[in-house]
Amino acid sequence: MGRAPCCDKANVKKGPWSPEEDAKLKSFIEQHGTGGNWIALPQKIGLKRCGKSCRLRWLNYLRPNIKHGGFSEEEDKVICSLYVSIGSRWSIIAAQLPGRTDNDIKNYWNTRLKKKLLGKQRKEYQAAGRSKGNIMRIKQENYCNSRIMGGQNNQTMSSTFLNNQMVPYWPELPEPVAPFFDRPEPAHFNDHTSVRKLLIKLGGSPSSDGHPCHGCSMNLQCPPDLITYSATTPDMINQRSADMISPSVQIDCQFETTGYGNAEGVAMGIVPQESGWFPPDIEELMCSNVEGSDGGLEFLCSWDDHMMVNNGTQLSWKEMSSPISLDAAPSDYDRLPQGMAAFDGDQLSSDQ
DNA sequence: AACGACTCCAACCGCGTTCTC
DNA sequence: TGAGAACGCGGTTGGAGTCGT
Repeated sequence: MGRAPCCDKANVKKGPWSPEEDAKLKSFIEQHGTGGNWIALPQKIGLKRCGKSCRLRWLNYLRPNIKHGGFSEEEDKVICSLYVSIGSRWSIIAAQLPGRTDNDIKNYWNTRLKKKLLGKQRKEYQAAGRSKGNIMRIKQENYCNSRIMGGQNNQTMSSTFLNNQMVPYWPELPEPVAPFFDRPEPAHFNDHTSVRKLLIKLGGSPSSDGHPCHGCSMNLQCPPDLITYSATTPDMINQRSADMISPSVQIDCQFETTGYGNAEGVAMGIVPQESGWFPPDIEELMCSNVEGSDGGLEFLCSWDDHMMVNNGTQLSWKEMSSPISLDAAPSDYDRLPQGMAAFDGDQLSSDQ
C-alpha cells in the first residue's frame, strides 16, 4: 500500500503563486499563525493549494526577514565550510545564515558557488603551469605547517567564529555507519559527494605516496593502507571500521574522511587516493589549489585541522559542544503558536 | 531580429522522521 | 505499540530570463 497523498491533487493549483495568493497566505499566518497544521491551512484561507506548497511558499518567500541573492564572501565561506563538514544538509547550513533559506542556499550552491570555486581553481591551475607533483608538495607542506601550528580549543574556535573572524568549528554529525563500499565507482561519479570530497582535499593535502602527513615533523601515525584502503566484503569493512576508530589512527586519518560516521559520531571513511577516481577536470582542480592563491578555499585548510582535532584528542560528536546553535532554525517559525506576534515584533524591530 | 544554449530559481516530488491517536 | 497523518528535508524539474551567435 502506497503512501496516501497529502492533498487532493486534482483540486489543487500548481505552479507560480499569484500576488493575491501570497497576500492571503501572508495575512492569515501573520494574524493567526499556521495553527500547527499546514494541510488544513489552505482550506481555512480558501486557497486551492496543497498544504506543503503553502508551507514552502511561506518559508522560502513570504516569511519576514528573508534575504534573496547577494551572498557575501563570509556567507560563501560558511556555506563551503559547513558543506565540507556536514554535506548537503541545507537546513542546518541555513540555520547559520540568518535570513537565508535552505532552498536558497541549495540553489546558490548548485548554480553559482560550486561553479565559482571550480572555475577559479581551474584558471589558477592553468596560469600557474605547475606540475601536479610540485603543487601537491607545496600544499602538503602548507597543511603540515598549519597542523603543527594548530592548537585552538573548542572555546577559542567558538568565539572566533561567532565574531565572524574564522570559519566555524563544526563537528562531524553522527550518521548511520556508511560503509566504504558505498563510495561511487569512477564510472558513477557522484557529484555532491565528490565535490565535497574535493573541498576536503583542497582544505588539506595528501602526499603523493598516499600518506597525508608524510614528512611532517609531528609523529602522526596513519597506516598507509587506510588511505588506499579497499574492502570487498562486509566482514572486511567491519574489521576496518573497528581499526579506524582506534585511538592511534583517529586523529590523523580524520583528515581524509568522507564525512561518514559511526554511532558515536566518529567519522569514518576514506577518500580513495587512486588516480582516476575523480574525473579529469576534478583531478586537475584538486592539484591546482596552490599556496597563495586566492581561490577562496585556503580557509578550509586550517579549519579542517581544528575541526577534527581538539588538543590532540579526537572528540566524539557527543563530547563536542558546537558553538553553532542548532535551534532557532528558520523553519521553526511555523511551529510558533498563535501568540507569535512577540516573535515577529522582535525580528522585525531588530531588522529595521 | 531570431533562435538556441545556458543560467537561475521557485516550486514540486518523494521519502525518512516525528507526531498523534 | 502500531498505523496513519503530518512535517521537514534534499533532490529534481520547469520555465522565465539572459546571453551568444
